Amino acid sequence: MTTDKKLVAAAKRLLDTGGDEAVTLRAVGHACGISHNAPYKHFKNRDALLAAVATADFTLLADAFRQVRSSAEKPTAKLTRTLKVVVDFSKKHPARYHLLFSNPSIAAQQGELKKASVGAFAEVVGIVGECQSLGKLPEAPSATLAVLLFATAHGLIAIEASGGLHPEKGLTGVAPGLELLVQLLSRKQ
Amino acid sequence: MTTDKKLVAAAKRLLDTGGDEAVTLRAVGHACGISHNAPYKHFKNRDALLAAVATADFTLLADAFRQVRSSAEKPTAKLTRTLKVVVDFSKKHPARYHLLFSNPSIAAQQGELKKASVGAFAEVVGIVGECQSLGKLPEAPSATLAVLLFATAHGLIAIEASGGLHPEKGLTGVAPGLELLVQLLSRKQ
DNA sequence: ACCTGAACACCGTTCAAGT
DNA sequence: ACCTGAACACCGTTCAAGT
Repeated sequence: MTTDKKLVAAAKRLLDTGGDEAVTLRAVGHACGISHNAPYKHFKNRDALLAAVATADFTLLADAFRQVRSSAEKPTAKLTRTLKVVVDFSKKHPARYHLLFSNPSIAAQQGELKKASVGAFAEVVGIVGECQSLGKLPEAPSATLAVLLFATAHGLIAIEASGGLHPEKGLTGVAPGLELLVQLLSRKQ
Repeated sequence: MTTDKKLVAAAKRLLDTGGDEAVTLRAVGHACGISHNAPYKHFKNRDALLAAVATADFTLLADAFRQVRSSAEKPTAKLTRTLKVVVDFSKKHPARYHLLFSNPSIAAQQGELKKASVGAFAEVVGIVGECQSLGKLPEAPSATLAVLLFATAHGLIAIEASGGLHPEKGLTGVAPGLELLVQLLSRKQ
């Protein structure tokens, strides 16, 4: 494995075990058996390394979405599974998920990162389109509807992570919330 | 003004002008004319100061929501205005908004912060309930529906801040997205 | 009680120097 | 080309000392 990849892998591991603040270039370098400033030979700075992690994770999600999309399931089941992929990722890798949609420094990045995120999103749009073809989702531009669904998923995940979801508020989790949304949207006119 | 309030005000100002990273205890202290470690006499640490900012901003939002709720407008207009309050705040104070729903360190806080956020949310629930009474929103627990609407707003805001909203994707902004959602939800069965 | 200055243990980042 | 060690300019946080 090339040093670039090793650094990204080490950063992922540190994010998973200790969160954003655990990813110091010193720790990343040390985890790869190189000095604390050798990472600068591979990435411009800390943000560039984190952006590389985000790019890799967007590609990971895109692959998972693609797999769901090409399965033999019903479109509505595919949609549910697609959203579940996102929710599961956010629970398994909270710090890495946070990097994808809630990190201002990363958001500023262009290029590869943007391309990877657009690629992942395109898969979701495709699945939403399938649902619409069967009349399971209302008529609206697929991309618009996909953004809406995805935004709701992200919002629920963020609110839950902020400790804002309580049973007494009438919402017990992210998945039930998304189920309700899809159900309300799929009502026949 | 007491020193506590002065520190919070200074932190707000720094967040607005330079973002999260500009809020060093040294800068906050200096802005208040005290030494770099005097803030520790008023707040346990940096996170506690930021949590105080978040608490104050939740209270600010709650007041704005209350004002909208007690206005003479139609419930649907109140809902639109409530969501607009959130969107406007996120645009005017991005770093402070990020603190409210996207900061893991702040999310861990309990006590005053949680109370303030619950208070703000209660207003939204009330307005959603009014809309439901008039049949403008589907029948579901008001709190559940309120969370759903709020989550979508937050998700759209976060995705836009991450640079993920493009006209070619079929979604030009946060407000239009929310309009579409409300419209789809309010369709008659 | 409240503040100050010095100090410690970290960082990100740069730079000159090594192979 | 790629790496290293030293160094700089920051931080958050702690502590002893002042009033």
